[in-house]
Amino acid sequence: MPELPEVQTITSQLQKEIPNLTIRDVWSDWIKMLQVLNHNDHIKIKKSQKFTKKSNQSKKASILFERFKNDIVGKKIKKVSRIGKNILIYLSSGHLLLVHQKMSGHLLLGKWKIKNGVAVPEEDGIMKDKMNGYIHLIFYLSDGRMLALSDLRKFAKVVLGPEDKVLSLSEIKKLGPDVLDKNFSFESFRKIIKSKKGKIKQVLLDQSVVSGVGNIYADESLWKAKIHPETQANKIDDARLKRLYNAIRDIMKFSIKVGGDSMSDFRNIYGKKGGYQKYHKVYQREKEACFLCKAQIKRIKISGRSAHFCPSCQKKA
DNA sequence: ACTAGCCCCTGGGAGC
DNA sequence: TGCTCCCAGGGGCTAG
Repeated sequence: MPELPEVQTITSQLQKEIPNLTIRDVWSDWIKMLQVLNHNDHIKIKKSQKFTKKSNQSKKASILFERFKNDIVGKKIKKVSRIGKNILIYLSSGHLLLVHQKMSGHLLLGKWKIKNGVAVPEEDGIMKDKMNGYIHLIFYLSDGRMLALSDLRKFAKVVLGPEDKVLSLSEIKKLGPDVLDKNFSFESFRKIIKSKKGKIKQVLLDQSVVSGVGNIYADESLWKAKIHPETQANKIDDARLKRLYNAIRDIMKFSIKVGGDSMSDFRNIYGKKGGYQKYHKVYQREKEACFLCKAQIKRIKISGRSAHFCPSCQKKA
């Protein structure tokens, strides 16, 4: 699942490939993922377009898609950046396209054609990877290539609107500091974590506390820092906190270097896997031996999410 | 102002 | 072999 390193990988690659290209057309077979914010409307539009009633679905869907298309076709891509786990594609005329890949979504650059309502890759090779075959949105670019979103679980979200409207969405505004931001000091990390009473694992996953950390990197960082995932956040002493701060940042920087984590669905924009899954110490290693002490890695549930840890190295303190 | 729990999805694994 | 059931998992939303 895309967390900060995976989103950063995609962002950097896109920034290299797509600026200055113009979006010529759009195709989608899963309009539910789209949101359009209008210059005149308030943000609440979003709610009425959730298609809770089936009878209204197709009509609303086509209106929404027309608006989406109308607002994006002809726009030129200016730059690509990242906020938290969101990809921001800045367009001409002050428009902004936001993509949150959620669990299984990933953007791909390539060529597809539509056959019987389904997007089929025009080239073999990497596009044969099954995980790249769930295309639900395509942007046709002016150089003949296409930017597509593959998303097995259909959880991804795409928002289009004026820059200020998109950036003032509550889920963007409430994001905590980015864990890789160069201005994000240990002191600010310490202050934030010390103010939280919840279990540290849960606190790290909360994007309004700090942004970028997801399940894999939370587990891996806590192992490296030797902190039990159920430790109450405000009770972690400074020495441990410092280890945690360094662990998160070191692990994420390293993961970016190896192209992100493809344990599950993640692929880069060329459809290729990253390498970080080879370095997991605890994530998805239940019942295997801890690399440090040989104890069996345990898996527990913390607020509905699985947490992997070494019961011997990571004691509650 | 909290937080626990539901919901969105689908491939894959377990059980029969 | 094939069917059914259940589950993961980010994060918004709602009910308590």
